Amino acid sequence: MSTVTIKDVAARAGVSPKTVSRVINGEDHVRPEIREAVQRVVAELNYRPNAFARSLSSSRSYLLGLFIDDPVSGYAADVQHGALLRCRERSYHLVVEPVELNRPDWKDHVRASIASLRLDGAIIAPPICDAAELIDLFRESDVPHVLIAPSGESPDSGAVRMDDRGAAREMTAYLIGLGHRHIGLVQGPLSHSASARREEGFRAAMAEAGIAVDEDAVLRGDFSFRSGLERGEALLDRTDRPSAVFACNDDMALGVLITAMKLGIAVPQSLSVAGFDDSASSRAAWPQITTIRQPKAEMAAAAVDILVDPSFRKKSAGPQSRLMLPHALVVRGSTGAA
Amino acid sequence: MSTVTIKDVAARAGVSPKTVSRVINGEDHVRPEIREAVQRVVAELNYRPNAFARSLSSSRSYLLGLFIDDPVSGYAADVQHGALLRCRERSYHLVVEPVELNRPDWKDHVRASIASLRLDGAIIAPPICDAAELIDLFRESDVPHVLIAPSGESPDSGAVRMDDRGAAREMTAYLIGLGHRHIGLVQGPLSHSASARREEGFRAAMAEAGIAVDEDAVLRGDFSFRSGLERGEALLDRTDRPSAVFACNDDMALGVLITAMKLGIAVPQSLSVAGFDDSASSRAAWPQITTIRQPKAEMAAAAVDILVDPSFRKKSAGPQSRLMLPHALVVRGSTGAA
DNA sequence: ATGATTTTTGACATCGTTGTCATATATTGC
DNA sequence: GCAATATATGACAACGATGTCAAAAATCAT
Repeated sequence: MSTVTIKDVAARAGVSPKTVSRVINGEDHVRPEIREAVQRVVAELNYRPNAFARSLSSSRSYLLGLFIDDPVSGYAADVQHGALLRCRERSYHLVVEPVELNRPDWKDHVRASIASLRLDGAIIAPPICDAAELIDLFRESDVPHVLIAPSGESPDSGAVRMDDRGAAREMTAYLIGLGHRHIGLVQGPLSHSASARREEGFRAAMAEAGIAVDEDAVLRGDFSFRSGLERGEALLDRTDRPSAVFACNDDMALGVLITAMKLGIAVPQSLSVAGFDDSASSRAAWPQITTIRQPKAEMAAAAVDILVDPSFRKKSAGPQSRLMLPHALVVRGSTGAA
Repeated sequence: MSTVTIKDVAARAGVSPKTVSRVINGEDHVRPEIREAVQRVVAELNYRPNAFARSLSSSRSYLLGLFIDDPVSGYAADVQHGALLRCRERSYHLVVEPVELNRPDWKDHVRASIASLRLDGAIIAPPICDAAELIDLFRESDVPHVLIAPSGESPDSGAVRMDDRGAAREMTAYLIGLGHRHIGLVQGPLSHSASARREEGFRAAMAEAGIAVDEDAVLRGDFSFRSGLERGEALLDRTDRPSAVFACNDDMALGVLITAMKLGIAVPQSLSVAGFDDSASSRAAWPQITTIRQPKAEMAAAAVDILVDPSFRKKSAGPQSRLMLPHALVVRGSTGAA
């Protein structure tokens, strides 16, 4: 099964390679009958354009890079999957590039990808979407890039986000609505800008309800299951424990939930636990965890759309490259009346 | 920051592009002083070869494909990460291609990747590594490929595996050693060939110990947490329940564990639960789950090594392209004396 | 029917690298 | 010191597509 080139197709269809190229790329100025004939030959010969030749010749690589901190996390998997499927629909390919900011050579790796792969665009996932030094690398080399859930605005960058603050506010309001007054918070790590936004939402809802936050019941975790276990123990293993705990992601919420079980605290009867993300961990427990559905795959898909859109590639960052996607409160068994 | 080409380097170093190419690719026949001079210029100009031009010219793409069924699973993430890191070390890139065998157009997608990306090699993850039709696609187009944990041998394919049967046997023997006689098994799905091997190991260990298997306590799951919950309930919510349950992966083991908690069965005092994989779920519970550490990332890394190795690319599938990597029994809190 | 205009088509150069092969230079043996 | 050999180097043509631009064909207006 040797390789079929555009010349083979052209010869067989009795036209020039350039005409075949036009048909392949859906360009104008081809007579319908010729277009059809070429398409028939393409199908017959099962011709696929060589991506490298195409990229070398045009200036497009049909390659998008997904830059991500920890590709093993469930979050990353969802983002990647969303991007992957949309890329396929758009006939793009996705190259996943892990970025470890604590390694001294991370910049080299990123530069190498940019330069040698000639990426058509980059998707930058949290938390590294807030690393200015990283963003600058893309800006310097004029690579269109979209940030997923970044903290701020960046003039040359697209952004796709959800309303972390609003979602956390909703969740907190929901807990308050259930009658809870003493609510603990397990914060996310400072390295993730979403942590701060979620905390803000929490405090806003508490303030709106006129409830003072018990600062002793606000503890910082690092988004890991283990930290949920530990903070959960600190929060629950005492006499004046809160009646509800809001953890800023599901892994930590799961930790809190497991801790409650260890301590013999009935959920949701004696304690409500809420998480954030709607990740697999929120379903990997009993009762299942009430959480916020975060549109991870959708954000990634939207990022692909923005990057592929020719208008974004020219004039940097119009308003259509700043998206806010909707979230949803998912009520499950881990929360109940106070 | 415009693009630096090999000509720029050549001009500045006072040599021909071809010589620069030799230096870049570490070929012989370059005088040490010239080599050094070129390297200096490369560093100065921060030159990176254009991957497309290189691929077009040589016949190598420096691209490996990872073909995977469900890229969202934790298993996939580990495999991908292992492959990714090793690819980077070897200056290769990894393209992840989801393959959904239940979609009618899956073959087209795979063919398109092979043909248009000119992959230097493919890594095929379970369970699709057992899909003969898929393997044939690679064989037909002469793309070197390595299967991860396949069921059988395939003449032209490399393979990296672990001893699923042996590991399951060890785990079962361990449970028997703890004094358990009545052991339940939650099988994996028939679609994964590993399921059968693990079941075999279980039965072998039972037979060796002269214990009859209670066939009513052998239930098939589908590797999902939910199926673990359901099978757990079927297994535990009855008077003659087993004193230990071996689930063929961690997600299901977690389901069994959670079910035990719901039913008020103390683990490990009244019930031992064992899993398989050493995935995140095995640690996302209390007690943590005793399991088999499966060298997922290592298998993927080994697959990359095999594919990149020039000898494999020529003569197909020597013995060094058939690897068996070691596993380990990880004893944690979910198992105890009967 | 004729020239003016528009649409289609193809020749050819080009993208940035590497393979091939001929040539230039260094090394060896005698 | 001079062949004979080995080693270094570069000229040039690929690789397989697309961009540019000029030529050819079709359409239109009169």
